[in-house]
Amino acid sequence: MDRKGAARRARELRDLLNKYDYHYYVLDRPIVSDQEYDDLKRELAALEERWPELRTPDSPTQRVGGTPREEFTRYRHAQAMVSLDDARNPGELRDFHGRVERILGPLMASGLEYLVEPKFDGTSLEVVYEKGAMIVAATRGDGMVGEDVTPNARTIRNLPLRLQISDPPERIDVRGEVIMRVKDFDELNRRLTEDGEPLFANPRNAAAGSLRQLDQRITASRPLRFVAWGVGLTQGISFKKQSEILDWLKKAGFEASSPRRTCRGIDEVVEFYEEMESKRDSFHYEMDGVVVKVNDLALWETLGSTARAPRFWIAGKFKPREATSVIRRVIHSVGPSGTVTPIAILDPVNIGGVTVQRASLHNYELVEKMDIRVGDTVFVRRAGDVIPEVVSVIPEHRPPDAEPIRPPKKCPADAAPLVKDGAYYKCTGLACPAKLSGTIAQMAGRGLFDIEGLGGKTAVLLVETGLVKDPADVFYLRYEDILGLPGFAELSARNLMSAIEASKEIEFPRFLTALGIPGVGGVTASILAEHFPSLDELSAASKETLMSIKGIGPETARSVREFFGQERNQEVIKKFFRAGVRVIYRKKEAGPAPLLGKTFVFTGALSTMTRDEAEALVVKLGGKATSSVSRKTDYVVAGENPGSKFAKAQQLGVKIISEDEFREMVGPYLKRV
DNA sequence: CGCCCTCGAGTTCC
DNA sequence: CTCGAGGGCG
Repeated sequence: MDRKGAARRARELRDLLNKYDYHYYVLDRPIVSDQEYDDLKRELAALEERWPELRTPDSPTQRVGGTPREEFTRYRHAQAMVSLDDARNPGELRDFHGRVERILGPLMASGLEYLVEPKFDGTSLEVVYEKGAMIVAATRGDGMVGEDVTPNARTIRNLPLRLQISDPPERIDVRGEVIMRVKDFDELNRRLTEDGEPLFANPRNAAAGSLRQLDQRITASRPLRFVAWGVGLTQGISFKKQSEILDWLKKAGFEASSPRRTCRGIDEVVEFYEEMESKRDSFHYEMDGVVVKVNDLALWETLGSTARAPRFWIAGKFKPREATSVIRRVIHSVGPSGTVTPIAILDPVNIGGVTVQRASLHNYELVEKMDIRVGDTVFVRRAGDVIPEVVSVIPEHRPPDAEPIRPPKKCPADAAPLVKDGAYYKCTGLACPAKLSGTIAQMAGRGLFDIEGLGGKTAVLLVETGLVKDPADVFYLRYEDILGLPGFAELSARNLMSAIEASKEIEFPRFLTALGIPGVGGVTASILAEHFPSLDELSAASKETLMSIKGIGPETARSVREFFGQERNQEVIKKFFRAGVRVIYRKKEAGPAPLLGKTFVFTGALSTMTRDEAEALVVKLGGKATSSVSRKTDYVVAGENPGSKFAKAQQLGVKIISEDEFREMVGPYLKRV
C-alpha cells in the first residue's frame, strides 16, 4: 500500500472506530463485535506505526475509553485509570514477558513473579473511601476524567459503603469491575424482551448500561456486582505487592478478583491462562481473559507506561465467542420433543476458531418480540460447546427489505398441525419422523409403558436401523430383528422382548399420557380418563365437551382435538391395538378412603418406598399428591435431604411430617397396595 | 385478576 | 428435582 492509500484507509478506519466507540462507550450498544473492532484497531495501529505522520492526536488508538456523557457530573481521577494492552495468545504473552525482561534485565526477570487474575467482562469503576466511608464512585471515562455515578454505585449490593476494618486508611481509591452474572444477564435480557426493550449484546454492556442510568432506581433493579482488582491513590496505607492489595481488599469487605494465582516465570502464567480458558464456562461471571500483573509494585515504576498502557500489566484475552453476521434465511427444525425451533442460516463467520453458519433463534415468540428479520445483522454467541445462538439485533444495519420471520403453519417434518404450547410450537403428529426417537423414549419411560431396556439410546438405534417407523412398530419388533444390534446379544434381546410383551397391558391414563399430546401430562390424562369411558369416546369429543370438564381449558381442549382429529394419528393408534396393546379401563373400586380430601407433597428421598409408590398410595387412599407446596397442601412428607419445598412449607405453616409418621398414617392400609 | 398447580425443560448428580 | 411459565379456576 502506498502512502496515499494508507492515508485514505487510516481516515476511513478512524471514522469507523469513532463511530463504533460512540455506540460502545456512550450508548452501551455496540454495533460490531469486539473481535471486529479489535481487528480494525490493530490495522489502524499498524498503519500509524509504518507512517507515524498519520497518527493524529485524536486517533482512536491514542485513546482510552470514551468521553463522559454530558448528563453526569465529571470526576477527575486522582490517578489516571489506564487501559490494558492485549495479548491474544500464549505467544503474545511471551512477547510481553520479553519486553519486561529487556527492561529489567534477564537476571531479574527470569524468576519474576506475576499475579494473574481473571479479566471479567464488565466495566471499570473507581470508588473513593475516606476514613473508611465511601465518598464517590466514578466510571473510567477517558482515563483522566470519568462520570460521577455515586448514587448508582450505592445500589450495588456487594459494594461496601463502609470498609469492614477497624483501622481504615485516610484515603483509598478502590478499583474494580462492575459485572453481572451470566445467569442474571440472561434473566435481564429476558425481562427486556418482555417489555419490548432493546437487548444488551453481552454482560459488559449490560453492566455499563445499567450503571450509567440517569434514574438510579433502574440501576437498583439491575443485578450488578463489584469485583475489586486494584487501587489508585492511597493515603495512610501502602502496599508492596499486587497480591497483598487483593488480600487487603478481601479483608476490607470486597469481593476481590478470584480465582487468582501467583506465578513464577512466564510458563506458569501461560499454564494458568490456558487452564482458565478451558474452565471459563464454570464461573458465574463471563470471563474474557486474564490480567497478568508484575507482582512487585516497586518494579512498576521501573517499567513505566507507554502513552496508552502500563508495561507491567497485560490482558491475556481468550478466544472471542461472539461475532456479528447476517441472517440469510431461516429453517425450522423439529426437536426430539416435537418443539419447532427457528434456526438462522448465517453468512459463515469465524468465532474463536470455529466457523459458524447456523444459530438458534430459540423460539418464535422471542423472534417476534426482538423483531429479528431475515437480512438483519445480529450478534451471535458460541458459549462452550453449546449450539450457537443469536443474542441480539443491530437495528442500525437493517436493510429496507428485511423479511419478518413467521412460524410455519404445519410441521416441516410431517405436515401435522402445530399447537402453541407456551412460547413454543409443537408438532401434534404421533408418527412424526423428526421426533420419533424422542416419542418412543418418552412413551417407553417410567410410569407410562415402562419398557425396561428401552431408553433414549435404544430408541435412536431402533429408528436409525429402520426397524421402527412409527411408535406402534415397537410392538411389532421380533427377537430376530434386535438380536445382533449393538448391545443386544441373546439375553438382552430376550429381556427387551419380554419387557415389551409385559407392557402391552396399560391403564387408560398412562396410555393417554404416552401419546404425548401437548399439554396433557399425567394429571390431565387422569382427569380425561375419568370423564370418558374409553378412548373412542374421548377421540370423538368436541372441544366444547372437553372444555366443560373441570381442569380442561381452551388450550388443552384444542390440543386434544387437534391430536385426535388427525387421520394419521388414528391409524397409528389402531396399529397399537392390532399389535396386542390392551388399554385397561378400570372402574373405581370403592376401597377405604382415609385420606379423602387431603393433599400431600413429597420432598427428599424416602427410605422404605419410592416416591412414585408413595404418591400412588396416597391417591389409592383417596388423597391427592401434587408437586408444589401451597396453602392448600395438608401435609408435606419430608425424606432425606428435603429440597426447597421444605422451606416453603415452613414459611406457609403447612404441617410437615416424617416418613415414619406418614407410614403410621397409612399403616393399616399398606398391605393392600 | 390473582392464585394454584401442572407441564415441560433444564440442571445436576450418580 | 427444581424452576419458570402459563393454563385454568374462582
